[in-house]
Amino acid sequence: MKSPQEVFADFLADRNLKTTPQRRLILDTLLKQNDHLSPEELYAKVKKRDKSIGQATVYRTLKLLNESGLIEPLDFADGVTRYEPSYGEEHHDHLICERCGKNIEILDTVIERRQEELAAEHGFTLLRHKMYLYGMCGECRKKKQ
Amino acid sequence: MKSPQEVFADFLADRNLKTTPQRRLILDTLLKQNDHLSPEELYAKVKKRDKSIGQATVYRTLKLLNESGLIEPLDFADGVTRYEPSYGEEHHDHLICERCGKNIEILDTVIERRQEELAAEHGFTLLRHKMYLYGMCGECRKKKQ
DNA sequence: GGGGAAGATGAAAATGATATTCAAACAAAA
DNA sequence: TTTTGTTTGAATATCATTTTCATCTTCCCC
Repeated sequence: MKSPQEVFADFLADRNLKTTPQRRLILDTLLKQNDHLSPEELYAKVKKRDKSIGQATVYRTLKLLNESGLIEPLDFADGVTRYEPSYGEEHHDHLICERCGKNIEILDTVIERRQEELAAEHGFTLLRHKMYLYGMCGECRKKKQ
Repeated sequence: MKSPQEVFADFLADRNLKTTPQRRLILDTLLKQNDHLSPEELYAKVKKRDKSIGQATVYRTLKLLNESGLIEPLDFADGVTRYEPSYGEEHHDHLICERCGKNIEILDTVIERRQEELAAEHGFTLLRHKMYLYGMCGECRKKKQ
């Protein structure tokens, strides 16, 4: 299996785009993290390694990384789009505590299968899906009282 | 069961907020629709009935209607938040054609049950969820070739 | 290994959705 | 009715993201 760096380089070459130090740095920074970073947070991290980098480059590169399939946008309903590395990772959904923000990755084959079936029943070809479960985790429930 | 208008009036009274003609007009306009309106679209419709209404009032009222449980925000990944009336409606999810925008409401008890189970397995109390299936509808698939 | 065209970059300005400010108008409780 | 706190519309601000533009860089060909 190709490394994410290779995948990205190939993707760029395919489109006659260029591999630059900035693009490499942004990808590397993303891969080092297993958090779900917002563009703002990523920009801060990247800036520590290269003082001269610009926000626009971060946004531009995130767009490319998304198109190349290396990362995926997440929507935790907090106003910013976050991203997570997705290359070589199994697909999963998210279970989010609305109180403390805790975030658990979940995967359920029963649900995945039913999604396919549902789409097919309506004549759709399923391309992707988003599922977010919002609730309150055990700890927060205890703290609440 | 109380009418949406009553629910809204009670909600406002509870919070020491006021029932105004603008708020009534916005709610009525929303209820007449069974489309998924963006604030912009709603503003246009409302403006036809009351030339003097402002955008800000539409945004402010949508926020209140959401808090009162009468409407629900939807995320079709097209950059705008859309809303649908949800009072007295059974919960459902959405199956969206990424090509033509067609939007089918779906409900599946197998999935709903598994969601509850999954949350419980992680010690969570499930409060709500979002599930969007994105794909291509039969018609668009044919057109494509 | 340099020359040049196509792309990429950073800074600043533009955009687009949504939120806030403010002075004037209004709803509702007394 | 008077009063008080709320709401309104218009304009302005905000916030995330995108675009513009002049300058720099990559990479392909000789």
